[in-house]
Amino acid sequence: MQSEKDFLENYDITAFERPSVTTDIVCFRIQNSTKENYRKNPGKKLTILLIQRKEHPFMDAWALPGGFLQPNETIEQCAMREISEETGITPVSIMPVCTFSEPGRDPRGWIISNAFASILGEDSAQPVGGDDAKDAKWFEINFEQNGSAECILELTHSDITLRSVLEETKTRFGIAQFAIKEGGTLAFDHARIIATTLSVLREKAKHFEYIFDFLPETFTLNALQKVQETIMDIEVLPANFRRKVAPFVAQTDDFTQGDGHRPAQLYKRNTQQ
Amino acid sequence: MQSEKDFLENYDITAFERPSVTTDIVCFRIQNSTKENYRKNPGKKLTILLIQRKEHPFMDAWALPGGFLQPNETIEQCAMREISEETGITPVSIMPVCTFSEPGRDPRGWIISNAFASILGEDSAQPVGGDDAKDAKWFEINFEQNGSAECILELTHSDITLRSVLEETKTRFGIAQFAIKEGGTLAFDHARIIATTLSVLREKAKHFEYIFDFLPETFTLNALQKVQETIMDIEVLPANFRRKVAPFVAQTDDFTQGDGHRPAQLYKRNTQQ
DNA sequence: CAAATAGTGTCTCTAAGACAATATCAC
DNA sequence: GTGATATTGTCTTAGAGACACTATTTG
Repeated sequence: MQSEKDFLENYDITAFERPSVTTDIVCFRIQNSTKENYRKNPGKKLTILLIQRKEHPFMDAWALPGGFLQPNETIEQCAMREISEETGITPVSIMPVCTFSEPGRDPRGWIISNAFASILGEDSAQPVGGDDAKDAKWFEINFEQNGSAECILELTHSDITLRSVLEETKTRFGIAQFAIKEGGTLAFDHARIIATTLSVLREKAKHFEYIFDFLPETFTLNALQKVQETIMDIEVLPANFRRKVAPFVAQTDDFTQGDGHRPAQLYKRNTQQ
Repeated sequence: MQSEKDFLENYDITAFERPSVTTDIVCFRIQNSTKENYRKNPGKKLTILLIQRKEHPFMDAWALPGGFLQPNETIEQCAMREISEETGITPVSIMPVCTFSEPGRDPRGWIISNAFASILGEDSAQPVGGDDAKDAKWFEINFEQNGSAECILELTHSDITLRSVLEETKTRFGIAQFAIKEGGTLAFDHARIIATTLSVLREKAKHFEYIFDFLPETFTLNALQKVQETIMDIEVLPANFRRKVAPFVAQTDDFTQGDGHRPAQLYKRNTQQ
């Protein structure tokens, strides 16, 4: 009878076929648009970070940053490493979304991908291409989930527009699933990954705990409100928002200045409650 | 310049190191305990399905059913196949939970695991050992999350008791993370996987959509209430429960019989709303 | 002063929780 | 009838949404 020690010493892990494992990171950021006039607050847009691929397959196409899992790292560490290598950016936090494992999703072979949503603060640096990336840019998101049937994901950066038509097939356990009807020009199945991740983020953004990471240490309540509104594509009344968010924030003694209107008190995240 | 076609024809996926990928399935079921007296409804217990390992490593230890991902299947299909091969049971539905990828979590080498919660109906068959499993049994769950610090996971089947001490390290994005302080006798890091999965299930069980799968086609409102109460370890008043669940269920014309008390109307899931 | 945002107070409506009361069966 | 669950109704309270109003700054 073989002992466990013997078994492990003779165990050949390469005897079975193994997939390659990647992470793909959907990196979100809230961006200010230019001020319309001196006293109006700037509008906010939800953007995601795409890289332009330097190598085959999908050479020159736009894609999510990501790459292969290496030994001695967790998938979270892999996601952080890849985004930093490919774009020079370090996210405040990353959130696991789900795993995409459909056979045939990658033309290179058997590759399964773990999707992460990562969230960047307002003060994050500009992305630069690097490693496998020829270029890296923020794309403005336009995505309307009409509950069922088909929906359109449009990503825009100045004159570049990436457009995919998706079908929301089902929502299992709070995670919306999409099928790609017209691929558009995004690499791999990344249109699907973006749609699923965005719908998960919209669900999470209901809870304030998950949206502080988009902002700097201190922020105005209006800024916090705009983050939630931008992600979820809704509008709420300031009075009601303040009431709801009150338990999650704490006042500081500082105020904004020079805005052409009444100064706003700066708040910070309330770590109690 | 190499074309994409050439690139793919010459691509060697084995040039990089690859992990093995498994699924582990935390299979939940609500079990009736014996009636105390002829007119009282039976109590309900939340149980999970464990198998006794036939092979090294952790030979003879109790473990979650699961196994290696094969080419040409998704991780969801893998989870369904493994639980059926190892226990002869086919779940009503499975829910992805998260991926465990800490280096060193498996003594056989680089193996990452995708955890699933699967949910069994009341009418499910008895499990049998098969394949890699010497035996398969339902274990009653005792797990109190006290929010922070350490908590104890106790799994019992008649005279077998598996006890692990865990520490709830953090809750990121609604998923509680645990570290194993005293492993107990569960194989691998399965105590962690069970704790995380259970805490996710408890969160999901707030929403009625996710708990119907524990029940047969038609059910009494009391049975539905007990499912939610058993999973979440809470108690609510029947009157309030009925009001809350009303939009999600539809009456049938049938009633229960022979219970020693007033018959209860049978309901079915309301697919609208 | 005008335009814009900051911030407060209050009304209404809905949903949740507590509790009381009635209905109906098997023994 | 008794003991159990089934089912309905109502009171109270907490929170969400709508809206009106005041405060404060810069050009």
